[in-house]
Amino acid sequence: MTTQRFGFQLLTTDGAARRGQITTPHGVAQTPLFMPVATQATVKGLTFDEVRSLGAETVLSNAYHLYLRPGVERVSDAGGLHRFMGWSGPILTDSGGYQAFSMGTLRRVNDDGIVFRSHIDGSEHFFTPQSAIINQHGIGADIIMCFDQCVFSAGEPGAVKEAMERTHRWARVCHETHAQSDRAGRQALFGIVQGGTVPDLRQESTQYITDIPFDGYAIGGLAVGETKAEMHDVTGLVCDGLPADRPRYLMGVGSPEDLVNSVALGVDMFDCVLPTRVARNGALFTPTGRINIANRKYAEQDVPLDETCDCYACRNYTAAYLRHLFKAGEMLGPRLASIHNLRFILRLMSDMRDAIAAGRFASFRTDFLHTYRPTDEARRQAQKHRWIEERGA
RNA sequence: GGAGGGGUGGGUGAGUGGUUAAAGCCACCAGACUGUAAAUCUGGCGCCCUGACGGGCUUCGCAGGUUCGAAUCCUGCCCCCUCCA
Repeated sequence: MTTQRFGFQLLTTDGAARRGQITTPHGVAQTPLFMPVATQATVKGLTFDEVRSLGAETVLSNAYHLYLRPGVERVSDAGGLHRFMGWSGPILTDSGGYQAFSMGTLRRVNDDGIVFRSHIDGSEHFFTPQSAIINQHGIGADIIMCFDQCVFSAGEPGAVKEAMERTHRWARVCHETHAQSDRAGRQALFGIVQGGTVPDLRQESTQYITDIPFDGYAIGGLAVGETKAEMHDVTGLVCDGLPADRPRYLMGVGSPEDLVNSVALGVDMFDCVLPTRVARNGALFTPTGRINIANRKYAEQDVPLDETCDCYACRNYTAAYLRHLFKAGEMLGPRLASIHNLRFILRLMSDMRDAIAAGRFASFRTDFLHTYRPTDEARRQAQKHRWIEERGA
């Protein structure tokens, strides 16, 4: 194990797209990168050997969930999260701020922090910006996140502003707490920009957060209900205001089309449960779009789902077999699907890195978006957006 | 031979005079899922017309009957199950 400090190196740019690498005490990772999500210290259904072999260099875990179970002290006593879960590469932990959004009725927010009622046993827990940082110190990830308040991005402007301002105050506390600890050199701390879909707020937030010398900057509060167009616009706006010499992390994104579009705007890091969650429910990514493997039409397809895919599932099994596993409720189905989807995403990231390095990212993006068909829902939204734009113009 | 119970939509199984094209579950057919309270959730599922609202037609073993109206009541028939001989 090295004693390497955190660092980010921008290698090349191609338009707004960036090719770089992050350096951490647990190794180097190439950007743009995608972090598979291991919320409860596991990428659901997979071993970390598998995760690594799929091309993942960094994974994300969640301080809130680990705090509840098995407990920060337990992880710490076990030698830190790397040892506990058996992943020797870089790890990023989310602070638990997102859970304030996703846990709906189980939490109460005030200016000092967030009161959570455990979804496991109903017990109450108070998270503050200080405690969120200290918890993440105990867990020991290479990159830790500020405690922020995520809200429905296109929600009430008043609520969005309030959450943003709270996030700003908390960001200062997080930074101070971290800077004063002995962890500052070993763990990187990222700040998080909020502000919903309101351009003024996003600009204000970008300004505020980048005034604090974080190791990297994240865009939070997106992909939580707003339209794709809004998400894209906000990402671009924020990226324009972020310093070039720090990594940029778009939290919780995303789908193949979102990844390609966001890299085009200058994002370096992503994480998303989508590939694995959707996989467990039978949705698989292919170069021509997302499909539901349980559909009748795959029953007799005795060929791999994606001939161009080098994943274990596509090299060894047919689409008809995958469908069978899902129809039969066999756990190998979700496992193979997770392997496939993660490989698809990680290969996409790798392809994007190559394209940027070769200075042909724009055409790569055009080609990809031309052949990749997102979900019906996403297409409907895109069509509506185009229609509104044409009318407005 | 005697006594009792039962036959409902692809399966299971409610319903015992109208609000029932008929609950629920399963199967089947689709859709969704973006810092994981998710191997979850939603919709459809007799036939025909409709984008939808809605409308029409045919259904509860078979055949008759009672009734304004029946899966539900009556009669006959067919079949199945349990117990006794």
